[in-house]
Amino acid sequence: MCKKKPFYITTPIYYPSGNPHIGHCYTTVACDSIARYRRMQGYDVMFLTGTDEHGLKIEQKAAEKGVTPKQYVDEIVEIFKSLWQFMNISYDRYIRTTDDYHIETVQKIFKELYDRGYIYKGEYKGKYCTPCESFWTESQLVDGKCPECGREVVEAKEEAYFFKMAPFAERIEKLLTETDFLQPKTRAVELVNNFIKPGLEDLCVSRTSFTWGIPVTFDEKHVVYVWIDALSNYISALGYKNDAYNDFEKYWPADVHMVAKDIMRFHAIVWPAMLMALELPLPKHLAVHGWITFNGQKMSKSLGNVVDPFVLGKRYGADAIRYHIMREMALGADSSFSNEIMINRINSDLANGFGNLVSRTVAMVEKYFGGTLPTERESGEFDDELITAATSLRSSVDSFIDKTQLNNALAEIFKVVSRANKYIDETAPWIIAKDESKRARLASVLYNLLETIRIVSTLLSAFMPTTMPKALEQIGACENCASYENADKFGVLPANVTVKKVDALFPRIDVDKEIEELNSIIKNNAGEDEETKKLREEIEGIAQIGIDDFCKVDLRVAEIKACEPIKKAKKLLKLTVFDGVKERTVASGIAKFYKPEELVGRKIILVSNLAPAKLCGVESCGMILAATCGEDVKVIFVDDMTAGSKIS
RNA sequence: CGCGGGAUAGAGCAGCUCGGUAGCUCGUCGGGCUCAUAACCCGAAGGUCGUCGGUUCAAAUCCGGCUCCCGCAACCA
Repeated sequence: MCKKKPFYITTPIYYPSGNPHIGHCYTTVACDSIARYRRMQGYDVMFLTGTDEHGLKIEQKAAEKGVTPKQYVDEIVEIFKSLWQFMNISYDRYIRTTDDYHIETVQKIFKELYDRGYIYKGEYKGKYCTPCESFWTESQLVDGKCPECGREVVEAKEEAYFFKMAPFAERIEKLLTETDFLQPKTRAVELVNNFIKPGLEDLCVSRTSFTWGIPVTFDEKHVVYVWIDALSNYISALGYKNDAYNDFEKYWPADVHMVAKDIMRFHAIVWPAMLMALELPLPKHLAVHGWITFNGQKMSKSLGNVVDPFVLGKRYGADAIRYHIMREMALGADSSFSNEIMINRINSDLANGFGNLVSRTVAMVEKYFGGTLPTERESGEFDDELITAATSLRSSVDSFIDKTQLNNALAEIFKVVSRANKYIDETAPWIIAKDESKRARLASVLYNLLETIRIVSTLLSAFMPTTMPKALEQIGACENCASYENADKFGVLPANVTVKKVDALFPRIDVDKEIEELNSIIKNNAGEDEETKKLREEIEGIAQIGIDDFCKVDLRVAEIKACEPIKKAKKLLKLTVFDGVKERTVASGIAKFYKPEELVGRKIILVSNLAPAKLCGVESCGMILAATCGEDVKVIFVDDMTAGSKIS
């Protein structure tokens, strides 16, 4: 008896601080399709997904709602799971970082790393942005606020444990540059230059500032901070250092970790380092994909409704959404998403291409033969070309799956769909049908088409698991006929196959009408237009201050005496301004919007008592006021005032 | 001179490793067909391959300069 080869694939574990959106679907659907394809190929697949449920942000969100963190995440996890059910995600295991066995594993790993001398106690100082769960150094802050989300940061200094990264730098560099670990490999250079060459910094792996996390066993005021907690899921889920499962030997190392580019760094550097420290084998591949951009912009919460996968799936079917996501997805690059692109893709590939092919073929079998083909055959022109295209398809799809290039795999499949549609025109069955003496030829043509559909549907069933069985049923394929084994063979369907026409597999969508309706859904959901909503949320989100707080800020009119770009900076201009008493230097991030010469002689509003800071080597004393209008930035000019005037 | 990636038909992309008639998908226009989900098939229009220069018999492809875009990093006081 030969044992099936194991295949282990993972999605990241998602952070349930809000509802899942199309971006989560992206990674998960891709993994699901690979998992299904591998199962079909006969691998013993372990497909893991889950949620990363600890951290301050969850703790706070729960407090806002007046529930415990666990209650809070339980609720959202249910939504994630129902989305996966809805999208037909065939995960084998769902890990939650709040699961007991995971906690046990993390604690043991932490202790082991400590015992091995890779974790040491130190002190963390910096500014912390709660929503982003990120520490920032002073120099990273923007206007004293989080450079990522623009919100307030808090001063934080705490005792913390650190994980030593330096011992692994060299091995990681080799892993990235000399192996095919990273897909696409082009990103390796970026990682090496930005993080490894400058010297890897030790990683902060514990926190005392919140409690919603896994306690450090030997130092109880600490909880394990995100990385060791989250990344360990890939092995704790297999039963590493716990008794819940016993699959570690079988499935580790993972065949594919699929992640989006924002967490590539942690999977490409931190995770290998952790595994090296534990002396465990490294995963075989890290597949990094881009983000879904919406109408060319990065996805934002205010657009969330539009790309709510539930809404789209209900309208067009989960399979159509799955198809679109994977067809557009390329490793490396971002892929744009818009309702229009999606609908056009569904129409042209699924409705016009595949769906219509099945429809017309089955209709002809019914029309000319009452649904059951006679067994006489007569081969003819064009047959060979179609048969070759169909039977060679499996191996080309295989090779793209091996490279995690689902978009290309689908492109190959749809080439064959096109070829089949063309074959119908070439052979013109409706003309053959008029000649009673050519019944055998007609039967052959239709049989060839059914066989092609069989192969295509079989290979597509990993990608569109709901619809393909329906297609196979229509062409009278039994379960065995529709196996991977048979997907490179021709002549598998019984010669006297019986078809059954049912409803359209992928109904054609009226583009204009749908776009209009989707837009009205957005409007109804929003109740106000997106920009207003965003603005309102932003303004409401700002804490009130008292008059005495405001009085701390000293605003003065100042005249720009000189202005020049700062060499090392892209965005900064160095301004020399006269504040009524003396001249001082101010750096301002307006280089993109103003030329130095058009500023000289003008008067602006200066925050005069701002503490000096050094920017790109320039000492900046103060700050000038400017409004941000969308992408544009406009300095506020007060040319008819006298320099030195106080503004209040 | 921080690190990388990119600029190819209206849109989105391939081709560049290993120089030799510029290709795909969608869209547009024209034709064909009537089995089919107003679907399908064929054809056409549309590109000085960002720019300038170099190597070469020959450059989208190799080399160098420049411009603009996008990531990451940094610095939008």
